[in-house]
Amino acid sequence: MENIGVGMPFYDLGQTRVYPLLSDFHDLSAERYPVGFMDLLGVHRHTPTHTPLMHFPTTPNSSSSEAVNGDDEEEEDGEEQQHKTKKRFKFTKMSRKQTKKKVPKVSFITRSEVLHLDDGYKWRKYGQKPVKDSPFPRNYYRCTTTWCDVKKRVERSFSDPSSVITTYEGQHTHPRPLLIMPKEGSSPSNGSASRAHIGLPTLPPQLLDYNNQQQQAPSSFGTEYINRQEKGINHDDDDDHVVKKSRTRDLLDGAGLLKDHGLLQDVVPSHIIKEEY
DNA sequence: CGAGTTTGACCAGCGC
DNA sequence: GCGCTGGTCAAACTCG
Repeated sequence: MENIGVGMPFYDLGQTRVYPLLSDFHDLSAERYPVGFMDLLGVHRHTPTHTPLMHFPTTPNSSSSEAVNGDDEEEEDGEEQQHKTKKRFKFTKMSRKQTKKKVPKVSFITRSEVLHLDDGYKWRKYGQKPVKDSPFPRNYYRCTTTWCDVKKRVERSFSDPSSVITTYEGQHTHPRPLLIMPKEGSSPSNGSASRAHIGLPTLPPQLLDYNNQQQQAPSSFGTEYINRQEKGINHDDDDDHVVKKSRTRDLLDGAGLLKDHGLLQDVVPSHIIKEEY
């Protein structure tokens, strides 16, 4: 499913390459999602094909069989168990509702050795699931900040094990935790953007260069959307139009959006555009 | 000892 | 309606 297609633009970060992932934009999210980074890349949203429907041998009955077969273990703490279950159920229901609602999602592929990229936020792993037909499991992370409900899925691409597929879900409601921490010689300048900058230790200069170029001398794929917009392509009124519109706004708002809420800002934050080095 | 990870179990949604 | 799958929870465990 990962379309690291031919001619697909990517950021060459040395060991890490960041590709936009075309296949994981969900309809509901597409409307709202501030895709500054994607837009800069000139990547178009596609309807989701979602993860490949494959069959992974461990899934079917590893967990469920025990539960279904019972194995007489439910007898032990019947009440306690029930209580737990109830509690969990309630909680689950609520959280599910929340997550199923309008949660902006964005996915991209990163060519990287490491699975979990350092994006400046603190993540806590809360789950891991085997991916069908893939030897690599999918990991689920959640922002450790208590009031922040941003989630992140990370999985290694089966077709290209050197690629990591990262999916962000939600928006951070807080500044980067690492901002607080003084970074290698970087003087804490005053602007918020520059603070964000501090929080991104792994950001490669290529990205900065690229974005500078985007702002100064637009390149082919980066400006494609602008071109489309100027050509009035987004004046239809189908659903896609909504997406286009929001994208337009995103792009026009550009740094503004990224400044505060961008999802991919988590990885490629606003300071890229602001070139604060 | 607190924070983070692992892992088995569970539920909801979706496709058949 | 049923089974499969993805996503999440939370107890147990590990690590610093």
